[in-house]
Amino acid sequence: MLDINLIRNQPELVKEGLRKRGEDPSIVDEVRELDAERRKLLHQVEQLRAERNRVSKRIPKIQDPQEREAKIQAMRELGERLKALEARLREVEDRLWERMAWIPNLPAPDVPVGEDESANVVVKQWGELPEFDFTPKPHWDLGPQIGIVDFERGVKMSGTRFFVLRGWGAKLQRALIQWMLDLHVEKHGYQELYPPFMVRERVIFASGQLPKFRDNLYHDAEEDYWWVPTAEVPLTAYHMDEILREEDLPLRYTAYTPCFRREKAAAGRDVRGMKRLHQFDKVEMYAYTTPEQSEAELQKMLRDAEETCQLLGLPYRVVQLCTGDLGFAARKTYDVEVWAAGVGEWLEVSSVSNVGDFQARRANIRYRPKEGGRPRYVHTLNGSGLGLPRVFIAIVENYQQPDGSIVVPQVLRPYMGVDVIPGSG
RNA sequence: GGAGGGAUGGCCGAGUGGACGAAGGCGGGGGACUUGAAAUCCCCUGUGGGCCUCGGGCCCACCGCGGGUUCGAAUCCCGCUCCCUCCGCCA
Repeated sequence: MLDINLIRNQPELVKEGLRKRGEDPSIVDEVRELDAERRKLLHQVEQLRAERNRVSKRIPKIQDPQEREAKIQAMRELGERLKALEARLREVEDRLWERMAWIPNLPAPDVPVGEDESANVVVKQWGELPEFDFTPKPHWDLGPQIGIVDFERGVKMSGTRFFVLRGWGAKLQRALIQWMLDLHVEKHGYQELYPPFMVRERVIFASGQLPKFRDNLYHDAEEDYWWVPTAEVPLTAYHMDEILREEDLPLRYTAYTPCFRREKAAAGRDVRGMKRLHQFDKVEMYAYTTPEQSEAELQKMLRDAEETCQLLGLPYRVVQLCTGDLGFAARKTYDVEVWAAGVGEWLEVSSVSNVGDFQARRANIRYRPKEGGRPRYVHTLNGSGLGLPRVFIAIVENYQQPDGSIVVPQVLRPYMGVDVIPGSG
């Protein structure tokens, strides 16, 4: 949610931000009109209330019964007028907040301007692309061949975009989750949380998934439960409606959750293999900071994501998203993409974003400054650390050998118990 | 699924129609005392919004949420949500 004061006082700035994103800026005028209407009504309502309060306080002290009755009668009439005005005020306010909820965050000033992903900027590349003296197989061939992935039975049970991991495949995924969590906790300073995977609608709204991305979410038809599309959702809501202490910031959390997405917007895309699934696993990093800390925290979180790739020996590049490609809540985002030799593509395994106070407003998360004074909204940041299926793909494809066996990256060996995943069954 | 209890400020906890934005305590800030600290004592300390003759004053809202009754609601009524306890059921 944007600050209504910003929209009121600097509409051109807000419009410019929306234009850079490729959004229609006319919503700004719409909101400003509603806001003006709301303030006008609010003023009238408050004046009537003030009068009612003033007179009502005096009524019990009036001795003369006639005068008393006259005042009561007058207040009765005032009450009627007030009620009508209040109803109109409520209506305008509802419309105002409904509209506000659809406005995305504004891009940070240093985000490259561009229409879509073609304007994203590769800011860094790390590692050598692996070379093969044979043709490396894509995971959708190699996985079933050596019996670590079973797409057919996944589809049998649940349809397209579902899969089954078997044996070493299942263990590789489990090892990755465990190792990543340990890394973030022991080396990067995050605290591990295990949150609910189903949350209330209010929580989904707080992180900015609703109202705009309703189509991408699974939810219970009978009860108010929504399946999390990312751990970012429960990690945002963890401190919902709280006032934190500045001394405790930054607060860093990491969590493993499955993620559930309907992928309606990507219908028909990436249907082969495990690049895009209705259910996938992810380890997430999350931070709450002061406004002053958030840019440095963004850089730290990006380094943490990068280091995760480095330790796995996966070549990657860092892409800064342009204004047109930013997510709804983000003001600045870096994607980390690893090279997958079998499919011959860079695959996004992490997206690290500074959200500013956008989610904090929705979730009502503030902190009390050290020197005292009024609470301020925190800044929040989120980043994948990392998304599992694509890391799985890159490992399987980059570390494959001619006989179909897969060399296990050093850091995972203690978790796997073997150095090589055998090339048969 | 059944029965009951509850939701008040950063936290705990009083308050059953007007003097309650709300006692008391804790926490926080300032001061006195002290060589320093502790203890003790004194003072201050909710959030959001609006107005003004703006380092001060005034107004409005907020006691889970939404309605209602009333001149007037934290307090009465209705609906909802959430939390807790016990029983049952399932593990």
